[in-house]
Amino acid sequence: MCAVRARAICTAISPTMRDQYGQEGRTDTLRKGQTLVWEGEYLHLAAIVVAGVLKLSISLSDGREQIVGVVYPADFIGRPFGDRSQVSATALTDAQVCIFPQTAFDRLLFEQPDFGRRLLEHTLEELNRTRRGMLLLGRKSAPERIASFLLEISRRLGESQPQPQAALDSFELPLDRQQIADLLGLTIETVSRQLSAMRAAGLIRLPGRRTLEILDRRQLLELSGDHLENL
Amino acid sequence: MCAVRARAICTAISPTMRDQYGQEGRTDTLRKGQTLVWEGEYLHLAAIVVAGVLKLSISLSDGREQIVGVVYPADFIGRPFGDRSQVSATALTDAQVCIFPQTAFDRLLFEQPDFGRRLLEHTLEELNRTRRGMLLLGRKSAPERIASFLLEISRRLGESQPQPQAALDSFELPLDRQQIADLLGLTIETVSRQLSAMRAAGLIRLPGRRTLEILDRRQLLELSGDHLENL
DNA sequence: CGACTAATTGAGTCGCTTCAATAAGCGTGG
DNA sequence: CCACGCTTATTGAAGCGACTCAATTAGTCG
Repeated sequence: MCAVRARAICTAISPTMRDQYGQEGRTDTLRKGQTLVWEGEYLHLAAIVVAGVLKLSISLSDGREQIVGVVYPADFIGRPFGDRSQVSATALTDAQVCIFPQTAFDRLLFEQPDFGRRLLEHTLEELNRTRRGMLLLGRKSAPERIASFLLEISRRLGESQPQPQAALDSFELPLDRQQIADLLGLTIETVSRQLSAMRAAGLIRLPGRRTLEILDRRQLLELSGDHLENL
Repeated sequence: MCAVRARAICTAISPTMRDQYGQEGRTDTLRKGQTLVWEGEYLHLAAIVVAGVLKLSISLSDGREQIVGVVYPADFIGRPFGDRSQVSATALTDAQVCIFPQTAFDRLLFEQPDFGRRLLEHTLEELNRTRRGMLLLGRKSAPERIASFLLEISRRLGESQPQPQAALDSFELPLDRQQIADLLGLTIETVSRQLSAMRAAGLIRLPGRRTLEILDRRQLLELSGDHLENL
């Protein structure tokens, strides 16, 4: 039995169908840094993340990279009507994904109306997150970006726990400094300086490279620049 | 007979249904600057743009604004499962929109499977555009942003003509300089300087405030920083 | 413990912004 | 139809936030 089934998009598939399609899927292990889907390539699979965290990224012709999404357990990767993928999907940590061939995926969309609705709902949420990403990148200062990032990741890490819970105050960062920079449209040095400044201000602790603890969530929220009523 | 029906999402509705639902819709005229949907308010309508151009925007607590999408004729505004809207939708030009109550819209989703698929397809395209927006805002320089913007708008204006056609070389900008700045994450002065530089370089002409002519599309493409094989 | 990689910190530069002044469109009314 | 006045855009000069380049420190893993 799959660890994320209760929360993943699979809940929209009838039990009978699920067993039937279960045959076509396989569970795959990804090592940190491994790329599941390449930007520009024809998509021939769809996947549900069982464990670990992945990034979705786009690059420019000279290699600059922007992370356009972070994918957590129970989240979904891929799209129907298998076109060229506009993004790469790469494991930020070792990960387990449940992979289906594109054909099975497209078929599901026609045979299970609930599946389409669930997928639409998921896509609309991802669209909202991406739009907030545009706001962050277009209009927020470096401190605001870091504050927003910490709040977002603490919430999503909490949600994607085996037992979903509220935003975590202490957690391991699945991204290194370069990846945080690629997500926030900054450089590695600016990320580092801002984190140090927040530590100095008593907003966070940094017990290790990848470990982070939020000490003053309220002040992070104010620092983020967002309308407070949104959270 | 509606001017954009042949291209809009309505094509996914059976003729019988279309007439039935047609009763519930109304055509509305928006003046330039008028807001159809407010950020944070509960959504009670869905709309198809018949004529004119709208912006989708999000703001920060101190009023800074980011445009996260531009909506052209035959495009769609709204979402099912009517939640709070995360964006405002405001007319950039005088516009005509075909408006449906949220209830009729949600019903369509259950009664017409093709409608759901079409909506999903539309949402996936919007997601791709928004992700490219993140790339632009996070990693492109001011000249690259302007070049990308000019190419994008010329293509979308062409597509949304009554008779859809290739990218236009000469067109009216539906956005003023401030709105271009809010879309590209720049200031009005930077937008103006970059446009002047491009005019000086012979890439474009600017016969009037709002009129723009592309003289060297190929060079704009190279300036945009994107992978050339993408367009 | 030692070596390698990742992160931090510092100094200087640059691109975009800010603030301020000028110019150009464009609609209006004489 | 042109002149006027208002709005929008352009241009200039100075400032600053984030970047670049370089050196140092701190984790982490064998």
